Amino acid sequence: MDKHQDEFIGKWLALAHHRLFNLLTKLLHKEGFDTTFEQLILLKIINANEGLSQQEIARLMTKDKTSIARAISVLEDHHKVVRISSKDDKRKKGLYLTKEGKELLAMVMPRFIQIKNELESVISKQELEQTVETLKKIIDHTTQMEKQL
Amino acid sequence: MDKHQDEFIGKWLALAHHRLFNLLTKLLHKEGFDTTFEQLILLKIINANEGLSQQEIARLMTKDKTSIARAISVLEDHHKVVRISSKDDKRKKGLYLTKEGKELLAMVMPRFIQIKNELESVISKQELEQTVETLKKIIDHTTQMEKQL
DNA sequence: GTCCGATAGTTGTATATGCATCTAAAATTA
DNA sequence: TAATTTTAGATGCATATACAACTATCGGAC
Repeated sequence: MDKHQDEFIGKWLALAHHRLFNLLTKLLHKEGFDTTFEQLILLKIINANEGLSQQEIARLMTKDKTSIARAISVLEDHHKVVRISSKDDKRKKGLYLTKEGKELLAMVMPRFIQIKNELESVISKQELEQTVETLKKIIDHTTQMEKQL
Repeated sequence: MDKHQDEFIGKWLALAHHRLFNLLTKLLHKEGFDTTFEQLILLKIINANEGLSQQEIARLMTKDKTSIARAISVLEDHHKVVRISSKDDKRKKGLYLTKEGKELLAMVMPRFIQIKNELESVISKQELEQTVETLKKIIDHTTQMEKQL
């Protein structure tokens, strides 16, 4: 059998994603930060775009709006984020970091940057960029194919 | 600000992984196959290693054994897989495909290969191999770092 | 101005993943 | 052999993700 037939990039993608995110969340917890890595991403996005709605975030992240809604509910339970109904459009709820959320983000980001640099130190910048390019191609192509469904 | 500071390969990894697996599962469902892509991976592994235990699969896939146990429960509910207690070691349960599981796998694999080839057609073989190499580096490095926790 | 389609958000259901903890059984050690 | 440690699996809890169906609201067509 052609070995290449059995090698699928998806397998490595999934593995790398899970190992990386799991490690990051473990490191954050171990160091006393009360957040998962996925939550950190959301906090970063909300911080950079105060008042963004859930739907807008879902579109930004190419995810289902229910995923975002439930993640926001968790962050709200943890007092990191608040939902504030928009006056212009009563359907929309703007998202804002609480004081606690802002403090967490401010504390955790420098440490995250360190970890990121350490992780990326085993890979050359050129290699990293090439890989990101390929990942973007996969994202574009799958997104295109999804639209055709 | 240094733009590079804000670019993290994890973001693209997660996105590519989710888009790819979501598309694959949608395609499989659309074409009448009663399986998700994650389940297909498990079926493939079980088929290639009859009698493997849950723990052994967990180690193969670098995942937690509870994840595998629950995925197997789903597959068992769907009558794709059976757990058979080992006589040698009463703790272990060997995993086997049912007739239905084997039939599904036999039907879906040729189609999966087609889809895979179509997806990979936008990426050169050399590029693909380089990306897999980088992903493996990330997997190795994160696995190493996990062990040091 | 009213009706109707589009949009934002929520809830129900299902899958996927991992940590902590528990039980049973095997393996090792004393 | 008896006691301890390790291993396999299951369960409780928590997070992450998505589809379908629902409510409330907005906006455009009429």
